[in-house]
Amino acid sequence: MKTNIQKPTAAELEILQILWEHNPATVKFVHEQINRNKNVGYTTTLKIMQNMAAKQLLAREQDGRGHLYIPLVKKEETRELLLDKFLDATFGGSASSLVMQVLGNHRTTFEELKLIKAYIQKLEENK
Amino acid sequence: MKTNIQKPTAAELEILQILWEHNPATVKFVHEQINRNKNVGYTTTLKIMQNMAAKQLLAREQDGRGHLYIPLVKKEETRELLLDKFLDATFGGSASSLVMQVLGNHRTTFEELKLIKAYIQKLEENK
DNA sequence: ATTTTTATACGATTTTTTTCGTACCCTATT
DNA sequence: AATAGGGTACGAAAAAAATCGTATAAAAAT
Repeated sequence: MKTNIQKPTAAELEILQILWEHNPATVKFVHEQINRNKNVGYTTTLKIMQNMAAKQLLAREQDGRGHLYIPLVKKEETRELLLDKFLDATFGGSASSLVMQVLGNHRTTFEELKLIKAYIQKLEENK
Repeated sequence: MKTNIQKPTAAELEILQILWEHNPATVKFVHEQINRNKNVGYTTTLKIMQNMAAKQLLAREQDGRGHLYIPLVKKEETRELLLDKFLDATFGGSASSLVMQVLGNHRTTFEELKLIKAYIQKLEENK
C-alpha cells in the first residue's frame, strides 16, 4: 500500500524535519524552532502548516484551545521521493555520480566507508 | 579562485544539463531536447536562456543570425552546490544517510554498485 | 520582389511559493 | 463586565519561477 505523497516545498520540508523529530507539536513550537535560524512571522509558519494540513501532509487534532500537528508522510518515504527527483534533476539519474560526489567532497571516514561497503555487499547478496 | 555560482532553478538546471553534454548549443537544439520529455513553447526556453545569460549562468555568441549558448558554470561545481543544499535540507546534513538511501533505492543498478565499489577502493588506497 | 521561415526581443500573464496583516474567538485575569 | 493574551482563520500581497503572445528582423525560398 503506497502512501500518496506530494512533493513538499522547501518551507514545508523544513517543518516536516521538525515534526519528524518532535511529534506531535504545536505551531508555536515549530515556529520557535524555525526562528532559531531565520526570522519569519508566526502567521507565516501557521499558514504553511495549515496549507500542509489541507494537502494532507499533516494532520491536526484539537489540544485545548490550540492544535497539535502530526506529520502524515514518513521521513523515509519523503526522503526517497525527494532524492529520486534530485537524482534525476541534478545527476541525470546516475546514482553512482551522486555517491561519488558525496564521498569525494565530504571526507568520509574509514569507518563510514566500511559501513557503506558492507551495505553494498549485503545488497549484492540479496540480488 | 572560486567561481561565483548562483543556484539555478529547476528549469535552468535542465538547460544546464543539456549544455554540459552539448556545448555550445542553439536555443533550438536545447528546446528540442526539452520537448522530448515535456511540452513547452519555444519562447519559454528562449526566455529562460536569456535570463540565464543575464544572470551569468550562460554566455552567448553570435552564430549567423542566431546565437550559440555556452554554460559559464561548471558541472561539478554546480552539482556540488546543489548537493550541499539538498543534503542539508533533506538529510539534515548527514552524507552517510544520503548514501545509504541511494544505495537502498531500487533504482540503483548493479553496474552502478560496481562503479561505487571501485571508487571506494580507490579512496581507501589513497588514505 | 514577395512570401515564408527562422530566430530573437520584449512585455505580460500565469502559477507557485512565501509572507504577513487584520479580524476574530476563546479563556484567564482584573 | 471589561480587558488582555494566546491562538486561529482568512484573505491578500509580495516574491519567485515559468509560460507564452505578439511584434520584429533577417535570411532563404519562391
